[in-house]
Amino acid sequence: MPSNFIHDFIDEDIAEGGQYEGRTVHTRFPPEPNGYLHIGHAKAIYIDFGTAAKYNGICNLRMDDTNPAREEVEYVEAIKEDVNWLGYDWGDRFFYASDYFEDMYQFAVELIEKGLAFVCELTPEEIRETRGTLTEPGKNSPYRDRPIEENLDLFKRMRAGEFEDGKMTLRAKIDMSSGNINMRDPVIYRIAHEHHHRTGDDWCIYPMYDFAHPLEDALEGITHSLCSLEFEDHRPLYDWFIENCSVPYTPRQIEFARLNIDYTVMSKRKLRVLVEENIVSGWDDPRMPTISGLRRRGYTPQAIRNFCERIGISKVDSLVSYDFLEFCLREDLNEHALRGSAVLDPIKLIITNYPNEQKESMTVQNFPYKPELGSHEMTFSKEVWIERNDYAVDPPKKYHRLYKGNEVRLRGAYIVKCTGHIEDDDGNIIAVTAEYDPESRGGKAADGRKIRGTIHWVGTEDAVDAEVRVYDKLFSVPDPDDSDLDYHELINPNSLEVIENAKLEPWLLSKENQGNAFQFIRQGYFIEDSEDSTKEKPVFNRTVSLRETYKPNKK
RNA sequence: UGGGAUGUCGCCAAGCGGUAAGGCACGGGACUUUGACUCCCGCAUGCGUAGGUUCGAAUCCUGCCAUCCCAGCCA
Repeated sequence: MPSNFIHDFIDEDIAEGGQYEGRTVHTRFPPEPNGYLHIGHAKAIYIDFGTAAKYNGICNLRMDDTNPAREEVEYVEAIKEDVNWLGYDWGDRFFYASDYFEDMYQFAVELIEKGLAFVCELTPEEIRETRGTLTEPGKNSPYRDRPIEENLDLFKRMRAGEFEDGKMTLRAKIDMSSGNINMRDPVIYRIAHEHHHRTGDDWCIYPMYDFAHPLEDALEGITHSLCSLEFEDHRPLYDWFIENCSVPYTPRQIEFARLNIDYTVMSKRKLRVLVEENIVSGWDDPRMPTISGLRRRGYTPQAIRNFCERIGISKVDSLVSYDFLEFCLREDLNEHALRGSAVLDPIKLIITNYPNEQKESMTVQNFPYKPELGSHEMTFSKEVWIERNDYAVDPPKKYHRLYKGNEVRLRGAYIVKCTGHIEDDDGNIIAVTAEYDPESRGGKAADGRKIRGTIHWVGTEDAVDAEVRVYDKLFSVPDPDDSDLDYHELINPNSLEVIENAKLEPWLLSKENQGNAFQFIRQGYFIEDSEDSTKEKPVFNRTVSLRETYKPNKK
């Protein structure tokens, strides 16, 4: 992991004389189990776990479940699966914020006893009104100077369930005139008669994030609590709680910029809308930036980790281009995906001088520059499927494919010379015709002549029909978050193209290839869909296309 | 008109007073039984801006400008 400003801080902290000299670097990834993880979380996970690993330290996985109104067990399992899939291991350190509810309650009591917290009976509206504004200070709550004994009694009764939701809160007594609004006597406990996914009905008061988080960190012995920029002005409050509660450790919060990628959104709220309005098929729709969506799309953990490493870590608000993610993906897939053939927009190529009933088995490499990965057979005969756009009646300049009179190589088979095409009564092209060179078996000309174009094909004798889903960006604008237009107007209507009758060579569906990522030669990387594909009707997702530098209109 | 941050190539991002790394994208070329991959070459007299300090400034100082975050009993 390359160095960055966070590591500079850590270096100082663990150096001789530093505040954590001799301590093991200990971080944590603390998601709230109220939605699925997305690639923005992947960056955080990479930073939290990666940093710990770099310093031979450890990283905890902790569910920040302090708000029962919106958290569910369903998400807990999904989060664990995603972190695991990304390749990170939390060992035996899987925790819940709710593990510490009793401790937190005791720390709250401590604050009350020190005269640093009070039970406030202001309504939510009144709290808002007395908080002041960005430019004006707030006003003290009339309950601010309640005697300690009374606070203690009331807080105990809050816990006992004597009061309705919203009737009272416990507030820290700090400074209503602070320029930092977070310091204006923040609420640290609210009453919520809600069933919690783990503690059930044990509690009807729940701690707020600002109070809970530093305590969770301290209780777990976290040294470096890494979070995103919006918590920067919560840090004084974080430190205030650490200082005023008798916690066993003193963690340090350091903030970094969260990840943004163009043509997509990264907030759970907005992603949820896509799911709820059926704009996508679910949280794991292959167009979603969720970890589960990327996984289903065919992204690899390695590609995502490489991406996270290369975008770097800083405090600058940035918008990383989607191209860069795709570059990292192609880079990894290029090294690992076996090569096979599929024709997405099929048209027949008839080899007129090839014997009518003849069939030949052609050997093709599974991975051209890694012969150790073996080879497989393809069935060649008089008629083969080729890509419709590999034939042109009126070819553009520098077109190295089939057009009347041009020679092209059928990859791994023969060199053929195009003789034209066949039309139906309406003038539609229904087949392309060619003559093959019997001396070129395997694709090599006996006389050594150079063949510029090589195209892929699939045998008509054994082709398997399949559905192929071709994806494009979910949004049509680079920065959906920055647009004034309605969310729905920003959706790319062509983000999914379904090809019903693609032709696949049978090897792609063989048993030993189950679940493999493939490169369909000359097209891109594909993977069988984990949800919808069946033996009767295979479905493949295009993970990402191959880089394309051919520009037919050039020159 | 408050508080907290950030501004280095189209996009990320090094740089920490000694004269602008790297990656992506882009352009050109070589190679090629994937127009892929790979390999070469090119791509900031300039570091938000205006001054100042210094032999020397992206780095230090001052002013200004721009952008982001904060007024949940959310995290």
